[in-house]
Amino acid sequence: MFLLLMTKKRRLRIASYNINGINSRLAVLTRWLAEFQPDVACLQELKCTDEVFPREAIEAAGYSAIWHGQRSWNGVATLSRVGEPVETRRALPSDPKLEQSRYLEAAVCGILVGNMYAPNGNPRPGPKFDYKLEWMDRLHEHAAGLLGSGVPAVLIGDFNVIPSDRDVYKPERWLKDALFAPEARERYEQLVAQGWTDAIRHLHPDERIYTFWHYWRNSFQRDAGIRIDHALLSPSLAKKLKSAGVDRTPRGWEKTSDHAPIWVEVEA
DNA sequence: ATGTCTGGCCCGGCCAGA
Repeated sequence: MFLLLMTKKRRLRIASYNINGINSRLAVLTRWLAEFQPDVACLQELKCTDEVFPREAIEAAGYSAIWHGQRSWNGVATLSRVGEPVETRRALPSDPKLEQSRYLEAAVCGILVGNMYAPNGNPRPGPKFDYKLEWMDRLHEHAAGLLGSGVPAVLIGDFNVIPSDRDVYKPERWLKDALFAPEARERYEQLVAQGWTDAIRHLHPDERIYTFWHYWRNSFQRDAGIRIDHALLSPSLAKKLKSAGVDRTPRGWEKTSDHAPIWVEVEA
């Protein structure tokens, strides 16, 4: 019995949640942390400056955190209840718009966690779409370096890319959208092809899986969604993948985000 | 085509971004 306990491997639950305004969703966030109990939680779209990040509420929930905010838009934070995240970088190398808070990388429990919020890119064509593609090119370069280093790593967050027809309720409605643009989908495909494992799709190859539903026209009730939040695992971490999915529960709450959290469980 | 939210501006509805 003693031996059994000693050799029992524990699981680490790493989640990602585009919270769409951390201060206006604080009740949703703390409820989700309490109910879902992620060990690591990567948040995107904080929409707050560093000064007004709700550190006390996060700590009261049992998490230590690092964050990179920005006025009005973007913003990423990495929360952990399994040791303080050790920050390794707070932007992609050579991001063409460094003032945008879109990437926060940290070591937690021996895993390198890249928390990302890729540009939306609409309207297409235009400068915002150009920036989306440039940003994805920078991500591609950086991700290749991570794989080359051999470190167990996960790239997790809002990629703002619908990878395939299976990931959208009506593909024909999204043909002109930056999230479903061939140029963006190609880049996502090429990124995965470096050797990353799209954890949720890998474990659920045939399911319709969505992570985002518009607020309007009862999209969530009709399940008219898209899959744009992803978790990519490096080969060494993919070997330890046990389960992965989308937690749709908080999407049904009052005053909630338009995204649902995603999660992976790996053997620690 | 529509639709719904948030934050900013600077105090009451608009605008941009998503």
